[in-house]
Amino acid sequence: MSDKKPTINDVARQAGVSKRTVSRVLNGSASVGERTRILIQQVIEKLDYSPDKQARGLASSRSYLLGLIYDNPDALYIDQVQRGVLDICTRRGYELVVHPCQYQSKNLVQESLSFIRRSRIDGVIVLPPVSESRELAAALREEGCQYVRMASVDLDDHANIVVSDDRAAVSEMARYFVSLGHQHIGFISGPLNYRSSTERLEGFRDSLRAQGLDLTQDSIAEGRNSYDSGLECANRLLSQNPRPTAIFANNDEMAAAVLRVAVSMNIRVPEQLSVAGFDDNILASRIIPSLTTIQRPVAAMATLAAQKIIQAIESHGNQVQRDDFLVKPHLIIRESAGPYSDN
Amino acid sequence: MSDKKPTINDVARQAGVSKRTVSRVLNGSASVGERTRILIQQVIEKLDYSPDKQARGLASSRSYLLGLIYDNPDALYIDQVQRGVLDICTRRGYELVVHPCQYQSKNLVQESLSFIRRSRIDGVIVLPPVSESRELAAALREEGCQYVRMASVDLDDHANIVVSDDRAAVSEMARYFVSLGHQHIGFISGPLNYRSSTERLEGFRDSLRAQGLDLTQDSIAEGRNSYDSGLECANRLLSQNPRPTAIFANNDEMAAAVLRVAVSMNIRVPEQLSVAGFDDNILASRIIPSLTTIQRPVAAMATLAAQKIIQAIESHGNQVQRDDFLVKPHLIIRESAGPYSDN
DNA sequence: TTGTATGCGTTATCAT
DNA sequence: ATGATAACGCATACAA
Repeated sequence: MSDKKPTINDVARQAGVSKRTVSRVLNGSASVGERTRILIQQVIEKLDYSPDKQARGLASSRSYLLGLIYDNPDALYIDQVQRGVLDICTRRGYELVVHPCQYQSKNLVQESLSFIRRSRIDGVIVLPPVSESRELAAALREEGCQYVRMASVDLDDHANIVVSDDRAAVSEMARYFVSLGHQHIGFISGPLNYRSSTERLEGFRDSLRAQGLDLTQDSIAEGRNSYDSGLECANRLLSQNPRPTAIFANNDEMAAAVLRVAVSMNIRVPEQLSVAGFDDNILASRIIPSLTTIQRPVAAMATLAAQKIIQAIESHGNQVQRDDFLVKPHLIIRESAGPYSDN
Repeated sequence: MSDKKPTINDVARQAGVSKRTVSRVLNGSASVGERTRILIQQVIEKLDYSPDKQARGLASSRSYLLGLIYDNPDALYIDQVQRGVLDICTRRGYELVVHPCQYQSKNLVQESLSFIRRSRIDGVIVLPPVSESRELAAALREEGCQYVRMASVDLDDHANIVVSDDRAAVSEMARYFVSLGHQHIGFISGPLNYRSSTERLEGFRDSLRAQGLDLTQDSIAEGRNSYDSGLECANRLLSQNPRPTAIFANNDEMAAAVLRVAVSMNIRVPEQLSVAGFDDNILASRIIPSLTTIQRPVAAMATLAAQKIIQAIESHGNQVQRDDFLVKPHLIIRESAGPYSDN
């Protein structure tokens, strides 16, 4: 059963041509006779031949490996990205190598370069918040490694980034809150040294202002995107008098923390307090009350990123598609937000 | 800046030896003079040389790539496994290539082999429920590809498997339920064609029986491990009269569904109904009431699997460690279960 | 203990 | 349009 894996030589021999010609059809060279091309393809099919990536890479100094660099602990997000990327790259002949890292580490750049070099990774997709690192992007460029960043802000050449329009999304949320009648709104932000955090904070604030409402400094609590930090922030916000009638959190984890604190303080949601999050992770639809939130088209972003990076790798410096880089998240309305109605 | 990456030849030249000798120290051969070894290592360090995986693999027909095959949609689980595996394999010079698949697909085996062949994957770690596939394991063995299965049942040579003792864990849960005073207990199982499901069902039932209680056929509902199926099962179980005072679900997703149904039926948890799940996924600690559940030491299982597979790859057929293959999950007590106390 | 020569499966440089 | 042949960077029989 263990027929050795067929090589390009086997194909060449059975087709009665030289391996160079087989190589030509493999790489889609134009200068191959129509009938020989067909013949060779038949032999390839018959032998179930596929070129060896190692040898191919050794000769062409490529690996057919894509890397995924990330730190963000939201597992659902990562899983969706992986599947989205694989959906594209498998059919284009690439594999995906994962590389969790630590955004805050001082060795981030060095560590990432080491990862890329030791396997000759052809290109990497970088997830937030690591994607916000200016240094890493610069190092990648210098290394000659193709990359695509996924982010919430437009901070690179459009060939190298896929961004979700978080500003528009939180703006929609702000309008929704106001439409429900809320005037005193609390905001739990992410770490303010993350661009994604400031972008959402500003977007939300600007939208409120446009509707004649103010997001005062008192109504803003800076979290760390973790559940625990969400508890702290919620406690602070809900201890105020008067307290906000609605709270928007930078992610679902922290929104879930708000729900928890509300329960402990005997505040009914959504009657006495509206809550909303960001991400639409698994928590959002399962928790009780279910969470009104914002959903990014993660899989779409991932496939787009994969397409971009493969295109960049294979176009080898020629012009690439730059228009298609922006996706729009949308509001998911569930149970945790509603009009204030304290009967 | 772009000094070309140094090769084994560069090292050999600067050290004034042949590449064969350099190769020897790279692979830890014993027969190398002490001073030459040291000299060579110094040169390697100085040049920041590391052997090229592609070339190395081409010559030795290995890839230094590990594969991760899975279908299970619990993202948290997958993420934990990835990090656990990487923790080991990166430092041993391997990379991890991910491969989501469809357990139910008729092409599972063929598809997996294709994955392995096209990148010459050295070994794969297979996650449940795919790990239960007898056919896949057989195909892997025949292909000569090393593998380690992660499972809930001991269904392979101990060199090829890491199992969590789910039976012991659910047994502990059953005892806990009984200790709380429950007599009428419901059970929402996973698909009964999964060994993990039957194992947990039997373990739970046996433990109840040992305590003089019966798990009647009426008290068992077969779910599909999904939230929606959990809703259906919970509805059925809770519509019975008298209804169970406690329900154990095969995973947290379905347990969360029970909580949802309880709310809709105005049943208070845990006062009127105790609920428990399995997995301790992110949901479990965030949902209100938080979920009593069972936690598997996933990261530990993953590192163990990684160690086993690398050992198998590098021992090339020699004896390998077989003792260490079993891990013990443990009970996590939270809010969703307690004594019945309908005041 | 060390070195020489060959092969791994491709791509790429030349011819023809 | 097609074909010899040399890289690519390393491991490994086989010598010495």
